[in-house]
Amino acid sequence: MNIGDVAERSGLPAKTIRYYEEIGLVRPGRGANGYRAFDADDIDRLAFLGRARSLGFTIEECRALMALRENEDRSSADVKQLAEAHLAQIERKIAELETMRDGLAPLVSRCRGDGRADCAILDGLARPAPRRRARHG
Amino acid sequence: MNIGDVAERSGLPAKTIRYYEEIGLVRPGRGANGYRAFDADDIDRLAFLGRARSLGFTIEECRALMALRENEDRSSADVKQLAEAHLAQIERKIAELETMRDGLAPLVSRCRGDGRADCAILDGLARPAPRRRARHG
DNA sequence: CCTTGACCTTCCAGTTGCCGGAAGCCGCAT
DNA sequence: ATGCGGCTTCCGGCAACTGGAAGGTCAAGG
Repeated sequence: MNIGDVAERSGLPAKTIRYYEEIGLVRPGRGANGYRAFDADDIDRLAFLGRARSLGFTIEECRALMALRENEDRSSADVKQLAEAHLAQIERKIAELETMRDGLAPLVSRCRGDGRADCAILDGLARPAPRRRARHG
Repeated sequence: MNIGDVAERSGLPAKTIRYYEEIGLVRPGRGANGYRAFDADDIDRLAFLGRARSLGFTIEECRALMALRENEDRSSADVKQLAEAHLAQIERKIAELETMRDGLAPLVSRCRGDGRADCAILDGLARPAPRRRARHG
């Protein structure tokens, strides 16, 4: 199967598939014309990669997951450890973004957003973020 | 003031400050010895940049914010529009990460994480993510 | 006066995960 | 023969820095 068909089936752009080959995540064969020839296993691997990537695993984590997947002697504990580490990473990122949101949102809501120059957002950025106190009832 | 002191005061690494100069976000003067010489305004700008970056604004957004900040004829509406767009971006990223988390977390909790090869995470990655149904009572 | 060490300078390369585009070959239809 | 779509490789670029090498500067100490 040629790369275009594989791209369509796996949902991954052809460019991405070539890149994955370049970094050794898949090893399709080659036809006499030099075209990549993907078999069912290759497609399977690409689908696996696509799902892992869509869950936010980095390329290197994907590589490790693939290795575990193809190792009969794996322990699910190893897989779980990897996934838990990634999950924790996701949680950290969410927290970081929520911190940003919670820092920015109040400035936005205090900005009048009219034709005047006076602006709560610029003011907020001009000085250190205020310590958050518990809100007065 | 030399870059080291500015770095300490602004909390930005010296490398970052040099980079910001390179891309035109700050324009410190130069001493006779070739060292960058930062004045109070420069430090002010760097602090502003640091806060904007810590709220997740991209460099180009920061550039726009700086321009607005230094333009007396600005409208706060323009600032607010920029900030609201960024806020929406943050919300989208949070949602994306939550989707990842919600996809991965159930796999992790179903994985036994013992010495055996059998693994719910690998199984989950091996097939399309199941459609989420409302949970049965 | 010379050295040492902490600064500072520039420049180059690498990071992550690709995407866009150029130049050129392959295969089929006209 | 010519055109078209698909395939190939290779190069460059994106964001926002970070690390490191090679070398100039400055103040202190012996």
